[in-house]
Amino acid sequence: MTEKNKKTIYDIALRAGASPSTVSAALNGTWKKRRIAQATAERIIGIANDDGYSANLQARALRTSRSGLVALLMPEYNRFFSNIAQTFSREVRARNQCPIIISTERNPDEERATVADLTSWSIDALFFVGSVAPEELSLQCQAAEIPHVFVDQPCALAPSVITDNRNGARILTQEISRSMMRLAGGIGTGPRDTIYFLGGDRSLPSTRNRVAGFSDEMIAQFGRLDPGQVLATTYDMDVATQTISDLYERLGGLPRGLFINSDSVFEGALRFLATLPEDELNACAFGCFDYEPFGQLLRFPVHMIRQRHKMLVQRAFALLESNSPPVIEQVQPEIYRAGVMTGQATVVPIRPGAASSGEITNPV
Amino acid sequence: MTEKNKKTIYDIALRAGASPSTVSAALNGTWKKRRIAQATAERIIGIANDDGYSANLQARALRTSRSGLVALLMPEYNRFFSNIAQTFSREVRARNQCPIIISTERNPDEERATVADLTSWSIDALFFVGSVAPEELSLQCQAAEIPHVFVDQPCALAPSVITDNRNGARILTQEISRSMMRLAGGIGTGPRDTIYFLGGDRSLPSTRNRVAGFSDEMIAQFGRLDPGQVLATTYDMDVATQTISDLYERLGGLPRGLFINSDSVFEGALRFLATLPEDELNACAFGCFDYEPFGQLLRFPVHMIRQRHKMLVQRAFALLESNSPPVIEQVQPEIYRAGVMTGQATVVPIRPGAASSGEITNPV
DNA sequence: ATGGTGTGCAACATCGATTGTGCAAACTCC
DNA sequence: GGAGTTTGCACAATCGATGTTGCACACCAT
Repeated sequence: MTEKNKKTIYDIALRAGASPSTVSAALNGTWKKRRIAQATAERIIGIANDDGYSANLQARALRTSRSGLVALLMPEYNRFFSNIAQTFSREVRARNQCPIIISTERNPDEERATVADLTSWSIDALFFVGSVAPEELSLQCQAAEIPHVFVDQPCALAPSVITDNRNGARILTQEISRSMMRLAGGIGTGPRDTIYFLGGDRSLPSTRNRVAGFSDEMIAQFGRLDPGQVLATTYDMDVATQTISDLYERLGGLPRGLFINSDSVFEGALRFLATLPEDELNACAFGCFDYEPFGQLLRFPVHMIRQRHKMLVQRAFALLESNSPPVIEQVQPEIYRAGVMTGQATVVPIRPGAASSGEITNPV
Repeated sequence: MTEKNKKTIYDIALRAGASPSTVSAALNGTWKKRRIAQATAERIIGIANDDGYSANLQARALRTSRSGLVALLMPEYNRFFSNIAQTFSREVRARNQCPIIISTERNPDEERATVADLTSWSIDALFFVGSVAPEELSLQCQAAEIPHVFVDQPCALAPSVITDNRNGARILTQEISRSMMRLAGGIGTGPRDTIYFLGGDRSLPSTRNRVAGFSDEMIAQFGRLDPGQVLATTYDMDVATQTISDLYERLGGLPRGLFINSDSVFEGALRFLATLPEDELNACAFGCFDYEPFGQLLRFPVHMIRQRHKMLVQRAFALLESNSPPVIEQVQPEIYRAGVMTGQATVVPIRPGAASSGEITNPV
């Protein structure tokens, strides 16, 4: 019991009266190929089991230069990324490998350093989620010959899976404008009689695409879009609070519709909104491009777009495993359509291009 | 450029006209101890740099039997655990090691298997958060001589850091009962004129302690506690919805106070609460033993207890690094006291034993 | 008996870094 | 100038598992 720990194949070999190589073959399953008698293999496996042997994975990885580690780099542990991480973990473990999840805090240097680190661990594959500097990272991986894939933030040099932000934004905008109709029974032409886009970062493709989708639909519905309606200035919660507060001042009240880009912005905006009287809130149609369960339970209805994290991750694995060339695959999000009265949501998956028909259609 | 990759110290040695051992010493910083001339060391480091050398960590780990990996096992990626993970990551990287975060889905077998896996990776230390079967895991780690520590769920056999659930619950209960007074201007003696405890799992110490704290304060305030007031039946969201719905039926309305144990239960309860008219909600004082930012922004005030994840993790590191014997260290949570009118919260740290004074006191 | 074909396993080199040991050359000191 | 010390580095063993090679033996057919 209190003997020195850490059995090795040599210990087992000794106890089994066999050679280390035989033990190795027996234990790693290659014994059939290596023409070890079944009896021998079973005997060795038995001994290993009751000796509590477990292989030294460093040694194995050193020898085989495959570590069985698969890593995921993400910016932070928010709801969306955490969901991604969860799904990722499951998928990796289903493949009998070990998931490693690292947050790099949106710091490009941290990202580079982490990739370098992981390279030294002969990581088997690498997932980048919401990465800050995709191209550079891809080159780094290519140099180290590490298969990799990008999720949520596309990369020109590697397979990528992203949400169809443009279409999602279009549909969310459509839904917001419908609610506006219902709430107002018609729409005037004042500066408040339109939808404002709040939050995001225009240097990121996802924000750009959402703005594009927003714009598409605004032009389709209202015939025009004043650039001043797009306040894609920040993902920061506190700044968002300020932005909407300023907007409120400027307009002399809430606009009739708000397109809120991400849950952090949502939270920031809510800090301000919570101070407003009920009837003002109920005169505005809200949409959030992110899913936040509590959003369904506020004192006013909020439509929400939810990215399909499971699908995103699964497609990413598919691309990785099929050794895909650099392509960008788009996944349609779901919309949580808020009942205006109940605050209860109806979940509706979205088909590609569905918005263009002017209708949200359920898939068959 | 397109040559075979993966430089080794042998390659560098060749190019530097030195021996591999000299290169090794130069690169890993031990060159001073090994009496390598500074000039030589610098020359080698220079060459390594522009050759893009990076050490094979498997080889190093195999030789030194220290991997530089520190792992965290947690049940799932919810808000609390994700925060823990975030803090953990930072702390580990601050120590120049590599954080590994794995979720085991509340499955004891998964936990055991994962620990076994990590053992094989010669992990340097192991953090268990909210583990299901602490004692068994501790024994496993002891056998493998892996330093380890428990967070949030205590273990009798290893150092543990947990939130002072009992005191937190006491204070939350106190806060709820205060709100009740304010809302009702006095409290009757009907079955609804009291606080109900909703959610949790009595097989877990945390729930037991929270129930104990709840009970302490109820007896202090009301003189008695009917066991039927404690519905610590589940952490499951859907079950929680059902439980509160049943309670509502049974009592013919909401009780005057609700102690909600965890955010998942909160979310479940809200699904039901969202269907109630405003005045019923405003006649009930809510408290949640978990922090959920959106909770501050509902149409009724909710007091919340927030565990100090940063402190929990930091104390855990402290215990680990001081090679602590099995002790259980308690960390006081914070309370987010909801303004009854505004829904805005006041954050108040809690001192140990503060509740017993009948007052919540700020630390000095 | 002889050669040919399988079968079952052991020997040994190897992955890349670390580290104890040894040994020249340079440098002291009397 | 010879003994002793220091400086600077190379050699070689080692961590534990893998996989190629090769050898001994058994079995079969001619």
